[in-house]
Amino acid sequence: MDNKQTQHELLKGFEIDGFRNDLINWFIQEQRDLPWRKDQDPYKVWVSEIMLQQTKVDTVIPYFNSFIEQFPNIESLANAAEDKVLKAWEGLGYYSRARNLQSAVREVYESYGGVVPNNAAEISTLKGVGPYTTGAILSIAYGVPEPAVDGNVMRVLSRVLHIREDIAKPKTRKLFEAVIRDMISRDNPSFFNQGLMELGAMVCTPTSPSCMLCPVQEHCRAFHEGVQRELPIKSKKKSAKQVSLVAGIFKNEEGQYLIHKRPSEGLLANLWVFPNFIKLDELGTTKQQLESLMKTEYGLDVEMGDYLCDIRHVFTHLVWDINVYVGTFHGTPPADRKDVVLVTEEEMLEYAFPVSHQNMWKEYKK
DNA sequence: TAACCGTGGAG
DNA sequence: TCTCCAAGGTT
Repeated sequence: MDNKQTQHELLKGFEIDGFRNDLINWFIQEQRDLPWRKDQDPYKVWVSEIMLQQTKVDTVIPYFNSFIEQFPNIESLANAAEDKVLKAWEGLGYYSRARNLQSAVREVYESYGGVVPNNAAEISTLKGVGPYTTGAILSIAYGVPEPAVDGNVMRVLSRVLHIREDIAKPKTRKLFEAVIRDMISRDNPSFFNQGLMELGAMVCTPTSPSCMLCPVQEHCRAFHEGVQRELPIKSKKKSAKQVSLVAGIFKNEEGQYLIHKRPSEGLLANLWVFPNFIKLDELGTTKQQLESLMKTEYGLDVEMGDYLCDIRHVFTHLVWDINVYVGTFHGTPPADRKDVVLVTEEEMLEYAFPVSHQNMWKEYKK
């Protein structure tokens, strides 16, 4: 609980000035040329930080470029249709990030005159902006000396300062924030924060850190003690639970396919999918279940066709095993079902699908 | 606090 | 194939 005392102990005898200078000078020399580093536009910094949450740089780059091209500023994103935003996010995962980002951008547009707030009190109230993102935007876009503690920072500092707290525990982040508040450069908080993250990504990597290339090697307690591979301490998460699903790609006489919009909260919220249901053993064969559920759920008579394929969709905390069938349907779904549409192959391109359903379609088109 | 929320790549 | 990971946030 007493972080103040703990962090004071941790920094006793540590050469903060030397560490800070070596880190920042290394970052100036070695930083990667990334699209969101071309300027410090707070909006672009914000978009990049949201995309980078739990996502690798190489994955983000093409999404960032395309997103900024479509929504170059606060106003354009605030006025965009949510479906367009989700389509731009398609395949990137954690889709609530996209919906929260647009919601927060709309608030900035309406309540802050389109200017991203430059203080923690206001910016941290925005949807999808937590402690890390608050610090990242403030330090990178506005030069405010606020900690930005992510996984990289906790790993790097666990090693440099030989901290053995479990970084998987939420409470541990606060200790690192307290440490950073004592360490961060007042002259260049942006490069200090980015330097820690860049070092974590490029040198002080999780499994085999390149200590011989490290600009802060001489400051690193773990290196001196030869324990860098034991750090950081991180407890393991529970394994994912498995769920069996059945899904169908159904086409009518006019070449239209039936797709369904998922609910606005929870897993894959507001994304579009082919009809799919949790499999229940007591309801007969998979094929029979699908036929009967299409009647129950959509009021549609279907003719079942062939088995198509199995698709496995692995989430962080869940695994879907999906048996996919093809079939035909007749008639139209109830008019009040706004979450169900009939689309041609051409029109389908405008809808955002999760990767598993994109893969179903690819199999279907083979 | 711990569970929930995606995806693709590395080892 | 399996586990872990990656610039976290929300509930």
